[in-house]
Amino acid sequence: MSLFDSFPRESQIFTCKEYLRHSYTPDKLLHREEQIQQLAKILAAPLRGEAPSNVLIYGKTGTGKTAVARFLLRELELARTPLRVVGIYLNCENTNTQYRILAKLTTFLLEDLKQRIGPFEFQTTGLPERVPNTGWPTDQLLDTMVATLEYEGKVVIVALDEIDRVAGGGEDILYKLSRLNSDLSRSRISLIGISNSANFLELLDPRVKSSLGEIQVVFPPYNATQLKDILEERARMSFREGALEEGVTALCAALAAQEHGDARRALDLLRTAGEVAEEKGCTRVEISHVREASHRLQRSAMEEVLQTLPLHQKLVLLGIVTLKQNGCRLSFGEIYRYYQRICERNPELSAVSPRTVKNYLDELDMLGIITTTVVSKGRGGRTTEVRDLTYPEMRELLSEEMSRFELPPVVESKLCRFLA
DNA sequence: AATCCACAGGAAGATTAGGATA
DNA sequence: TATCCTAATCTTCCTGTGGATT
Repeated sequence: MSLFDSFPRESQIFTCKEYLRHSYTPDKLLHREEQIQQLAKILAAPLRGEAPSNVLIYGKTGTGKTAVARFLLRELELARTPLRVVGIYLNCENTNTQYRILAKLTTFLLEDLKQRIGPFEFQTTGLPERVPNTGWPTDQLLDTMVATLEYEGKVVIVALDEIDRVAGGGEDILYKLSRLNSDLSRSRISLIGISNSANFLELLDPRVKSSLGEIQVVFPPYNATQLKDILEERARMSFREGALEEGVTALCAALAAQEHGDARRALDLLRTAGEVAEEKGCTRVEISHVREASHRLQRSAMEEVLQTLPLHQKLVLLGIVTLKQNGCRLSFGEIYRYYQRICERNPELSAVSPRTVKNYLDELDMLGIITTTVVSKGRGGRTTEVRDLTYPEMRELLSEEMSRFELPPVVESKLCRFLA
């Protein structure tokens, strides 16, 4: 009897969880037909030998931008065309400098060429085996790229995801890449820029704006009905028949629709709900499991956000959750004075200025961790009040993490303020 | 209407951290 | 490794403000 025998071999819930991950690109993208048509029309141009236009895609997270881009690249590669199409998808989140992007693209093209013509002929091209991760001037990279492209005529379509993450706004790279076509005679290069922020285009240099922003395709958020369709489609592939209680997908869709129609969130919810059901040894995913899943996801999202906050911002937040115990509203002054006392009690801390704490509060508000409003109390002055904590359990999360700090007692009441 | 509280929130200079460069 | 550069963060200083009180 092995330890592993005690675990069930087969899931009672899932048939294949893979289809619920966001990395999976489905064969059929629901409710994005219009966008697909628009994009396909544009991308088809270079196949006929026409000058390619560049496209900018934007929309919030989980609106299908990446999935559609990947889908189109895949379809294009399969299309029967006079010139071979090579689709390259690159996420700029980690590859976020001009050099790194160019290096990745060039490496990809070199590998592709080597595969096509075989290592022996590749030797004769005089092209480098690989490009170094650092060290070359950008021009040399571009030259290598052009030479690689020209060796064998092809249409290259480059999708740059999260393009707004590129240092310096990514304009240089876009400009350089789009200018590349003038050096190419046998090949063509076409760009798809993918961005989360709608104002990305506004931040661009005018010359890039005109070349990249020729055509823009906007991905609106999904509504609850659309999300439900998408979920049901995926659920069919990934859950056992009858493993979902009535209304489970609808609830996941509704919850995700509240959060700006994010399909990723919806899929996460459904998957986590399935995992919850599995853990509990149930054979069906119930509504309560979705609630639990939603709760878990919220908690882990909150944990993630908390981790990224600077120490003093967390201290301010710790102060807020401590003072907030009795449920009252807190003024900026109260928060700041308590924060100062925390710093006095812990010699290794020295308090930041009130202005900075104000910025912290604004940011916490923006992150949706607290809600603040500016109120005026006449002679009592004008102040920012912290009204609510959006996630009450944050208290435990925080105090657990911040236990190394000694907290001063909460004595600052209305009475104390009178005396002061 | 004038006053005044307790800040709001903008501008600009100072500090710091992290990364590039020699 | 030391030094330099840059972008992000923080501080200092400032003027502005809603509305109960005078």
